[in-house]
Amino acid sequence: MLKVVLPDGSEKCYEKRVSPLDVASEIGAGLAKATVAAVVETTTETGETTTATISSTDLLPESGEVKLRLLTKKDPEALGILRHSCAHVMARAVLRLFKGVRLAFGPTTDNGFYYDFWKEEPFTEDDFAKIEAEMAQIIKADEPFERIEMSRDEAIKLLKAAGETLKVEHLETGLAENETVSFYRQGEFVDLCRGPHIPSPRFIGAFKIMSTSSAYWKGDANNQQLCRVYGTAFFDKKDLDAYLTRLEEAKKRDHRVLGKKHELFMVDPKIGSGLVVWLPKGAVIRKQLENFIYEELIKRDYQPMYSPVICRVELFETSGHYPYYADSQFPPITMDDGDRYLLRPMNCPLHVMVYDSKPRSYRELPLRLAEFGNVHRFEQSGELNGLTRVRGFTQDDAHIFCTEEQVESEFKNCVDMTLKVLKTMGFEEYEVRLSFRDWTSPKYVGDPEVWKKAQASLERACHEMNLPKLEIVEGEAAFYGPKADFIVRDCLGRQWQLGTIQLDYNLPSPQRFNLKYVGADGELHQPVMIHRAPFGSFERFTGILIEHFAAAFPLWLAPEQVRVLSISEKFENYAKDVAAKMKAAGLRVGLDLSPEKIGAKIRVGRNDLIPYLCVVGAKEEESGTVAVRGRKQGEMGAINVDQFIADLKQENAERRL
RNA sequence: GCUGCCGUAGCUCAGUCGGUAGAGCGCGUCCUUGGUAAGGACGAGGUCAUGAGUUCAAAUCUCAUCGGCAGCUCCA
Repeated sequence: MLKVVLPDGSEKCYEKRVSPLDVASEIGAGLAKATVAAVVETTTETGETTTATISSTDLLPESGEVKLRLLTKKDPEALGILRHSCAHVMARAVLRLFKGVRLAFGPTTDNGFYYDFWKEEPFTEDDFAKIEAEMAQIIKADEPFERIEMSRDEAIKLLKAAGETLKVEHLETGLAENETVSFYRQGEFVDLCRGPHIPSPRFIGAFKIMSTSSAYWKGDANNQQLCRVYGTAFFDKKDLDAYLTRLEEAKKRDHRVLGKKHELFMVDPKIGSGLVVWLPKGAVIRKQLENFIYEELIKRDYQPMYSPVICRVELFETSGHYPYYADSQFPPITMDDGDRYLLRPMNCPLHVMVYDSKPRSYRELPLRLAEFGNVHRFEQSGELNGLTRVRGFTQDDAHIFCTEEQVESEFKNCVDMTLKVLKTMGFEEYEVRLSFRDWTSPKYVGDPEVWKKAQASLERACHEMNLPKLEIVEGEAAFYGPKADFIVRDCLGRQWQLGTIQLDYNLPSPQRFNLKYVGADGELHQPVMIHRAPFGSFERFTGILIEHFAAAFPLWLAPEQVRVLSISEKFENYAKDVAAKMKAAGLRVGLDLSPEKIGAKIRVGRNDLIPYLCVVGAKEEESGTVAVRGRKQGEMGAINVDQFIADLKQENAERRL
């Protein structure tokens, strides 16, 4: 006998085997019709609970007790199930339309799903309509999804007969012999699949093939290339429309588009791919960011330093960065006498040299060396992307040399600084990823015991500081130490790492730079090194910032903070006087004396996203005022010039958003 | 780096069947001197990414190269 406990606490008992759909039917025909899938929580005899999402037609256990939650389209998990089923529908359509196609995998993604196929010729956009039409037929026919279980060996036999060589390989290499696997059948289409699925395609209210691309089998660049088709699906047509509208809107925020439109930066192949030129307006933004960070550095007892962007290769041989990363570095320059120089891909060895330039005492620690360090890396051509992935960039870098006991407080200070940065910019959507060691891999350096302690203290610090969306990823640590990354998304939903804090047990080690300090005990000890950059790089950070603000920068960052617009030529002198006064007060002011009507000047000023426009004519000249129009506030009426300047200075100094 | 798509004026884009190039915005000059999202007239501006090939003729068709975009892979 099976006891089913529902979320409201009510219980139902069954003698024969039932599915969630049977339970739903008993509650009501409406619920049965709306049930997409079910979440089942079972408790084993040892007291462990396991939660599984299953199809509504899958059978529940024969006996025992389960907690059952029926999913309808209102539940957040339901959409993923729908999309996974839609991926099957798409794969079925593709198999019907194209000969010689073999199936790989078809999972869901954040915004939809994809399916990878092996296919002789890649898909073209012309194929999209055909596939969509076939999918519509399949959805209309509304045949149920049906689960089939069998042993691994049976499954392999079946898949071999069907010619699904990729799936066979997956089973043969990835699964133990005695395991049971499941298939889902829908009409003539049978696919190896864990499930769950919607009962039948009728739930798919709207779907669309979005794009096509290539992908590697099992994500390995050494493997064969597959043809991937991306699509998305929703329960309701209006959700799809809203999603497509949102995508259109997001494209308008693209920093590459806005950067060009507002003349913030340029990248030109004649200069070199991935090599950014900051145009005057973009340079203003960068300078404000530098000033902001510099203030923070000084507050937090960092010591600024400068070092060359090119230095002897040997330095990077000592650090281990060369030749290990040679394929992503600009190759060394060899001089006539044989000396080789490398454009630096990292700042740390230079900072290490400063640390090591004299004997250090524990009394000097923590030593915090900061530099806006310009580095160059030869990124793969396919990776280059506006400001977010480039070949030359400047990190807001610093290296902290400290004792093991100081690591936790230093780490916290770095987190605090990064949070200050995010808060000042108004970033609310970000994730924190703690990357830890994979204990099975031999690639790491440093004492495992020290790692364990460090990882624990990092995690503790993160919890104490209430970091949101904290994610711990085992095996993602750099080979030299655990790290914490602050990750945000761009307008297209792609994730980018901005701030980073990394512990380093490698560079100070005897195999590398062999760093020491004299402890209170008079003995020599090895310091711990922390790399940290709250922005990451000015380039990437600015790129994300452009999208974050959609180029409508707050006053303190705006390249042109205020613009004076004259009503007509008669007021040119007054306009110039007002502008001069503002400039003298340290504001970045523009002047529009063009022979246009005021409406046109306002329009241009609005389109240029100037925070404040000041209209001046006869009334203003008489009263010593400006007629202000704020980007956010709209018309603000006449304001005394000195008062307005004081207000702006205040807003600027506060870095108000 | 891989796969696919793309490359026409400063920008956004049109250009049919192969017949030597267009619009809007921007820019310049002049007229207009005006009160909160576009006043008017005239004008300049292109080696159609580059190089080969096919053709009487190439922006258009073919190939190669370079670059861009999307995804994959990578990211000290």
